[in-house]
Formats: sequence, structure tokens, C-alpha cells
Amino acid sequence: MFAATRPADRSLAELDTVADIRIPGPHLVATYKAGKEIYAEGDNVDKCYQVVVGAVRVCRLLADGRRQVVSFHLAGEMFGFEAGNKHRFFAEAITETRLGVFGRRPMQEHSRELLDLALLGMARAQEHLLVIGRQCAVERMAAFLMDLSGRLGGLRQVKLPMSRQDIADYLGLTIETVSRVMTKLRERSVIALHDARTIEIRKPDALRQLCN
Amino acid sequence: MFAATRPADRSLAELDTVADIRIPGPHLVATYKAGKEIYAEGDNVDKCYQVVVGAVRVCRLLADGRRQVVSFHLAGEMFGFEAGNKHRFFAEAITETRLGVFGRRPMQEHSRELLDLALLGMARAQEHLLVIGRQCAVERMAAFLMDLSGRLGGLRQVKLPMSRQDIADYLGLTIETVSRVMTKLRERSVIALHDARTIEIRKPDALRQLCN
DNA sequence: CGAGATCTTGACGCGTATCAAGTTCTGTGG
DNA sequence: CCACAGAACTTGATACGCGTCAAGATCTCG
Repeated sequence: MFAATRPADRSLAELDTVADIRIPGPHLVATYKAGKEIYAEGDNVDKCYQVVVGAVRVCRLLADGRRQVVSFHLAGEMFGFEAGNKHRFFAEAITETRLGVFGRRPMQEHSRELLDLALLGMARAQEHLLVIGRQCAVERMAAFLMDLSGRLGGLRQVKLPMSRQDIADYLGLTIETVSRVMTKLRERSVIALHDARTIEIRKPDALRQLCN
Repeated sequence: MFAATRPADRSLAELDTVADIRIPGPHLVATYKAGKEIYAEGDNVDKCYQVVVGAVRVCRLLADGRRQVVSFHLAGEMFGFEAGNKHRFFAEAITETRLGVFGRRPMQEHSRELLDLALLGMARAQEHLLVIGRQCAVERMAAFLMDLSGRLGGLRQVKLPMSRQDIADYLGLTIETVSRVMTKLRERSVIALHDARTIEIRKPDALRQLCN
């Protein structure tokens, strides 16, 4: 879709192949309504999940209500593995979501695959760190849109499963700033908004340049 | 040293035990002078390192010179594993540093241990994300000092191996802001500065509260 | 002892947060 | 199918925290 992989290509596209890992064997499939908790902070880490349809957010709340969304997980992606025995974050379904659920035992027999997933999780968190630590609001949104469109298959048209609040808490901004940046990108025709959740990337190159 | 582990304890102390993993077998030991590159962005990922003495920073530069320090690694800690074949970040010795070097083969025989390290790396990056995404300058410094003191053995007196610039680039701030926050914490007697790099934590509880 | 690097401090400006309306979307019941 | 209510989103005015620029102090090391 976009430019072929260049030496300095920063998308995680090459790495996404490892997200295709299928851990075989029988497993549950569970459905969660929008907003429903999948696991809580403090819960035992004894399962691993794969999104079948829908989307998931993994977050932490501070005492005063500030929230950080640490990651989003889309169809095909796995989550729920963490260091230690207890979850340090909680996970919620964003939209109505179906998840494949793996027990701890079957996962332990696949520590090689799990290693790749953990390394991918680390890479994602580190890329995210760079975005939040050193980029301004427009750059953050651009990085977010590029990442999302890549993970959704490189389509120009992206249907956002998450709200402005989710995006804001993911990018370390406020909803108002997210909204203003969207407007600015629309005014520059970098994107088009069919409705608030349906984004068309009109100038992928401009968007990529904004990410650095 | 500080309070015993509470239910909601957010330090990564419990997890640090996994950082004690020793991958046995013969390996090189290499010495790097302060500022020396250990691996570059784009280099093949074919080694893994353990800090014997000294300290390491792992970073990325943006085109315009902005830098994000993604992680620091202190004595005993391992680094150098990444998703994919190429390093997406570069690593440098902060002070004169001695590293144990492991080849790819010996590491692959320890994917179980490597999994724990990757999960710890992911956890650290995610905690860092929360700090940078949702906390103000004082809170960031407090979180940094708590983390560092914990990793250095929970001592009250901390000798910083890194410069203000390193700290600023780690926390998504500027050197001036880091300096001002240090001064403010000193004025409140939360810390004492024997010299710019030697910090005594005078009020650990106050510091912990600042982290949320 | 001197020179460059590192750190601190001050004055000012900018980008994003905050506060406050107003508008549009979504889903539900009539 | 329409009416309505609440949620979600947008937009504007203002405030404030941190960045920027500039100068000066302190540290480090040859």
C-alpha cells in the first residue's frame, strides 16, 4: 500500500508477521460487550487472549482518575501475558469483542512463540514511548493513524473502534487536543472524516512525514 | 529498605528477581569507554549483553536531533534482545562499562529465561509509558528516582551515572526542567544533593507519594 | 590553573490543558 | 419512523506548565 520497506522504515509491519502466530489446541471463545472488563489489575496472570473480532484496550488508572492506555489490540492480535503473577494493568473490550482464550499450560508449551510476542510487545511499548516522550500533538496523532492503518491491513479507510477519550489517553493528550488535531489534519486534506470514527487517509506520505 | 510490598505496590522490585538470571556457559567480557557505542540502529541482533559494571542507555534519535532514551541498564541487568533481526534502537555506555556478551546460539537455548527478560522489558516500558504519558515533571522525576534507587539496591544514597541530558531524554523533559525539579525537591528536603550526581533520598515516603 | 563540559537559574513564549458552550451522533421508546 | 436523551465530538476563550533562549556558576580533567 504505502512505500516498500526502506532501510529506515519505522513501521512495525515487518514484525507483525509474528503476531500471526496461532497457538494450536483447543481453547475457549468468549464474547465481551463494549466496555466489559476482561481482566482486572491485580488478577492472576493465568490466561492469554487472541482477539477474534473487536478491539481491546489495556490501561492503568492513577488515583486521581488520570488514565493511560498502554496498548490497543485488534483482530488477530494476542495479549494478556505479563511479567510476574499479577496483572499490573487491566483490559477492557472497546467494542463488542470475541476472544480466543488460552490457558497457562498450553501457553507454557509455546514459550518460543510467547517470546516473540513478548519481544513484539516490548518493541511496541518502546516505539510508543518515543512518540509520547518526544513528539508533539500532531506528530502523535500521525504516528497513531499510521500504526493503526498498518495493523488494520494498510487500508486507506480506517474505522476507529475507539473513542477520542481512548485515543487521548493512549497518546497522553486530552480529547480536546485530539479533536483539534483531527480538524487540522482534515483542513490540510491529510485525512478526511466521513464521520468521527471513519477516517480516510488522503495523503499517506504527508502523514508519514509527520511521524518522522 | 522502604515499605514492605503492599497489594498496590507499583515498584518493579518483585520482578527484579528475574533480572538475576545468569545464562551459564562461556562468554566474552568487553569494556566500553564512556559514550562508546555498543550497537547501532540497524545492526543485526545477534548478541545479548549483561552489565558487569557501569551503566548503559538505549535510545533513538529523530531526524531533527530530538532523542528518546528508552531504557537505562545498570549492573546485573541484561539488554540487547529485540524483536526482529535489526536493532531499532542504539545502545551506548554511559560511564566506563564492562559487559558480559552472549552469542545468539547460547541465548536460543535459554528461550525460557529470555522470555522472562522480554516480559520484564515490556513491563518496564509500559510503566515508563504511564509516567511519561500522564505525569507532570515532578512526578516523573520522583518515579525515576524511586525506580533507580530500587534497582541500585534500595539505598538512600544514589550515585547517578547519567547526565541531566540523559535523564531529560529519558523522561521526555528538558535539562532545564530536570534541573529545576531537582532544586524544588531539594528545597522541600525530599532529597539532598551532595553534588549534582549524588542524591540522598531524605523523605522516601514523600517521594513515593509523588509517584502516585 | 585553565578550558570545556555540565549544571543551575532567570525571563519569556508557546503548546497543550482547562473550562465552557454548542453541535452531532446514537440508541431507545413512543 | 420520529422524538428525545444522553453520549460523543467539536470549537472557542483563557490559563499554566514546560520549552526556549540566555547568562552565569560549578565541576572535571588535562
